[in-house]
Amino acid sequence: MVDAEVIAVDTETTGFRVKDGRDYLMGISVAYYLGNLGIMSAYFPVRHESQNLDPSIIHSLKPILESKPLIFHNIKFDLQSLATIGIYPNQRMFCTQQLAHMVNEEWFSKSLDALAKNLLGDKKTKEEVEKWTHAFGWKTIPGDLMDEYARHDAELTLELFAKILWPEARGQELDQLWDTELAYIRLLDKIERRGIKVDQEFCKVKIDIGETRMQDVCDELGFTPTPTNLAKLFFEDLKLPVLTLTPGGKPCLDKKNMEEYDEILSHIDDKRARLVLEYRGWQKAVSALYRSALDHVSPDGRVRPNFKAHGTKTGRLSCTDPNLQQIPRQSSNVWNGDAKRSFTFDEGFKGLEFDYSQLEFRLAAAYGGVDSLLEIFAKDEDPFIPTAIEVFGGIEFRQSAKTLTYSTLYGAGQRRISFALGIDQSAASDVIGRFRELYPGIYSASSKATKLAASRGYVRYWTGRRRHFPNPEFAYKAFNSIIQGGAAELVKHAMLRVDEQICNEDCRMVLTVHDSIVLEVREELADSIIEPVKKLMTDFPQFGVKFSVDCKEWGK
DNA sequence: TTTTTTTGCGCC
DNA sequence: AAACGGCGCAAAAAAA
Repeated sequence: MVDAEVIAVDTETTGFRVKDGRDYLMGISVAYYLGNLGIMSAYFPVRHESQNLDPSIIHSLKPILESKPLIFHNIKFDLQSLATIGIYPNQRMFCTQQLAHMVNEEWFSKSLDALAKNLLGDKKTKEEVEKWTHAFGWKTIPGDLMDEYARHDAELTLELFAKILWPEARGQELDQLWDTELAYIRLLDKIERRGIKVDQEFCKVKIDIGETRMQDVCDELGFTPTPTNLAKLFFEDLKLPVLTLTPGGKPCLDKKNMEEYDEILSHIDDKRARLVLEYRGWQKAVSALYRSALDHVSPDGRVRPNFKAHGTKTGRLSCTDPNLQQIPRQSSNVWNGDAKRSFTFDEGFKGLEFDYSQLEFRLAAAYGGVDSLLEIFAKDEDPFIPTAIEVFGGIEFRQSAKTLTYSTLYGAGQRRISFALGIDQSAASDVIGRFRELYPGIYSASSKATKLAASRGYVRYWTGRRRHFPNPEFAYKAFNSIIQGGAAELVKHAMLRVDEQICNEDCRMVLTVHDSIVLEVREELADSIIEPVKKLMTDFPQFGVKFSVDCKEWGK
């Protein structure tokens, strides 16, 4: 290993809860090329229930694993598990999972098995190890029986990197993005390990209130409002009209239609549709939020979600276990309007949420070179007013203007816009035409992106990252990708700056949600960091548009 | 009984 | 000419 240029490393653990130590590393496999000896590999079982190597092997491995260039598949997880035995690599490293995503975000699966099968033609099955894990249980399998399986995974990681992914990344000029990408994943690792504190009492109270209310609603309705039961009441007993159909061809009973049914039923003083909406609101909040928060909380009272940097086509983050990117925003809803209070901060700290204003719209204005919009953004005026006046005929149509703007940036056509604005298709077509006349630059930037995506098969973001369109039929999504993905890249750079220049033990990054960053800051420090953070987040002069960031206290 | 698909809904 | 973009989770329904 000492003579190897680069070493592929894979770790085996007792389970997936390594961030809080409830699971831990059982063994390390390595693979590397050694001159004309070809590929070498080994497995070091250290914390199996039996058949371990002498524990001193960890001390021999530590200096090597903390200095040699390493390759992982899903580096964040392996670094977290290596930490459970006191190994903390901090040198140049690579991750085949992230590289696979950069090289082609369209690949269906980024699992090691799938990539090895598709890119290396690997045919090895897991039958052997599955036999042993079935016989012993994963956590109690003797170390020597894991040897072959573990070594194979390290070998695959090495070959994927050396034969396919790194050469391909260089070919696409993505290799120069890698250092930033690694720094970003390491920042996500830090955020995850820190976690965010859960107000468990608050969640429990909400669950109690919600369950009581849901039971009361069921009693009042005389049934549980499942889609089947609801369809029976609406269409068999009450003979209500079917508004729209689900993709499966059944009457659609989603929130929008339920609001409509509530309106119809209100004329005969029937509150049952409203009750169903309240039931669903509570059900969603209790199960996906309050109970989920308690289910995922570590013994120290914090949740440590999984941020995936390879989770989306555009390069945004995704988040699981729990998904902290879908915490309901502040509202007057009794069931979820104060949901942000589920997450709280250490004694003496407070949460500050830094949100970009109209980040994607500003990028669209920049790419489109729309001077009138650039001027409005420079002065931090309301960017939807011109559309409200010029397209809809008055300032009172601001909400419609906003809907039209974002729908268009998202690639909506006249059918979708007529639906969103509640107007017929010819009116929608009219409105779209006037919007194009108002901002021709945005329209031309968009069609340029579409053409490029269709002819060349990909577009590039401002960082050089690529978004591929193997099927020209979907090239219309290209402009949205440039905007959405470009925003994600911008936020990534902002996060790295804030982490490097602001964050420390008294100011910790705990969460990010697409266009916002949440810091847990010592109270007496809070006022002093607000302006520096805003400055770092908005300082991207190369776009020629002014960016704007608001700061508010979490959940307020 | 177990697994997969559908439906519905939270976020930006 | 026309196409809303990107996610994850849970309960219910359908399929195996």
